[in-house]
Amino acid sequence: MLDAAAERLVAQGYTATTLREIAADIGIKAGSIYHHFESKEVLFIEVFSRGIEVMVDAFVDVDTAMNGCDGESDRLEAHVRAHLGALFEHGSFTAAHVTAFFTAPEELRSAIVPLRDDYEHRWNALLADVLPELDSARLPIARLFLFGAMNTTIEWFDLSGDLSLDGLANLITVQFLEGVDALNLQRSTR
Amino acid sequence: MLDAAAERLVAQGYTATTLREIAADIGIKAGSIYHHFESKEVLFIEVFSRGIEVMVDAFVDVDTAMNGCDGESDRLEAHVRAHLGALFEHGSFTAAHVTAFFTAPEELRSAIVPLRDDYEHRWNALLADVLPELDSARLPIARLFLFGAMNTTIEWFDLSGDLSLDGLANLITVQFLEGVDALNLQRSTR
DNA sequence: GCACCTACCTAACGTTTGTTAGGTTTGCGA
DNA sequence: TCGCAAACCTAACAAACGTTAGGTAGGTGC
Repeated sequence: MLDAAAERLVAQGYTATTLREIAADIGIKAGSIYHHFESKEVLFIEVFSRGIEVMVDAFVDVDTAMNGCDGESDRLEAHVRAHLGALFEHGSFTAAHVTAFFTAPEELRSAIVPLRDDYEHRWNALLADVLPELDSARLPIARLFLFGAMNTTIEWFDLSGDLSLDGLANLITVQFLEGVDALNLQRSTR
Repeated sequence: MLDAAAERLVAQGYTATTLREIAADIGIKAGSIYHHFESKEVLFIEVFSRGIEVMVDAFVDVDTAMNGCDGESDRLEAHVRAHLGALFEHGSFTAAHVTAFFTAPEELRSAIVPLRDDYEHRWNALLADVLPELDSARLPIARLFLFGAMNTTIEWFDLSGDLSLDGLANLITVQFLEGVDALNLQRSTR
């Protein structure tokens, strides 16, 4: 049921997604939803919370898997890969944050913002490690550039196309660190 | 009236924006809208069309103002500046494409997509000029990276802050061409 | 002064929405 | 076998939506 809600949310946005549609998707009636959630808003708060949960879990997994042993650029690439994995490989919960978060009412958003902030802080700390020579005032801007590149992929990237998620993560990381010209020199990404 | 519609569209999305709200914003009643537009859908088609119009006009203006005389990276930066100007300095029409386009019904979107394609083709041609050594297969991806960086600025950039639009355009261009490390070397952007 | 057009209002229509109260089914534990 | 609670349904509610038909005020041209 949360899966169905997340999928509709990504495809149609908050207001256009009706409880009757979600109920029909899983073979029940709209009124029955209220046995599990006390309102539409609470239901979608849970959806967005799980989206953050997936992202944070993926982030923490990378941090524990490679504790200081590899190079910094490999570490960044692994985190980019984890973020893209959360976007494309774990249902629609994370994708909802990119496409539908700003279509939700403000009361819902303000309940989720602290969770998003936590995730952003982890990235700020990561970038401070990977780019120690970068002016700290430019660091949030650099993170937003990187998020822009990663998150807009859901508008065009196709998992079944020629480019794999590993290849995409590599392209984004290289472009971010070294600029667009470095794209040509990259290993033949699949 | 189109201004009011665009502003609501950016803030709330398509479905959540009601004709009664738009009417109230400009001091008329909802039914009166139908004297100017035959439906809600047609009204917002006009809003999105103007958004593209603003972008294309800004793009063409740059192309005619600097016809081959300046360096290629300056030319790219001027176009980035023009795109950001369309986002922040010409009402909410262009911003609506970033925040609300995917909240609109599919019939509306398919009427606008050709206009968007035209704008994207102009950017593809520009990038092919500026980056002649780049593999043409990577060119659309590079454009999407750049669009991601430019368009996500509406979620955080503040016109009244310390960073000017000129400075932002410079940061984005440098980051795009040379990578994140080059951000430090940039002229003190205001 | 008459006709006419543009811009707007009033008042309602049918539909859909989130939500609720009360009843029914299902399955498990004692 | 009985009881009970979780899961679901039915049927309706008030509110809000896009939309429409018919009417009104103000200005313009003849």
